[in-house]
Amino acid sequence: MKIDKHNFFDQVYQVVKLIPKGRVSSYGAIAQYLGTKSGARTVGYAMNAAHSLPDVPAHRVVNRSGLLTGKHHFPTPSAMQEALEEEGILVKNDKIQDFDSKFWDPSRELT
DNA sequence: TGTTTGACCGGTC
DNA sequence: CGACCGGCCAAAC
Repeated sequence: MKIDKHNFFDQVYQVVKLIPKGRVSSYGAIAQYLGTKSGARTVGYAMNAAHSLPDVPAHRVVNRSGLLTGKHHFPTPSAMQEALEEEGILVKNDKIQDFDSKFWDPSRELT
């Protein structure tokens, strides 16, 4: 199967899969990296279909506030928080602590 | 083809 | 940091 599709969805998947362990990114950052900085909502929509791929760490993708907005879309609401804590990320009240420190910007790291 | 939806963002108070 | 408002993009119906 071809991973390099020109679809917006796969574009998001590839970036998400590039997120280092112990780091998190935001929908807007990915959207901006893809070119559509204002299309953050579209990224979230694409992530809704992320279940199509097994290696898409959706738990590493949160909103700009570092809030686990997508936790409800996981098999279990606690799966996302546990996954983040499993990678060394502190999560309090569905919110990532030291988000600015854990934040990983594809357009800044990947250049 | 037009409308609706959605795991959002930025600026401002 | 918290809350409110307007806007922008792509897929699904």
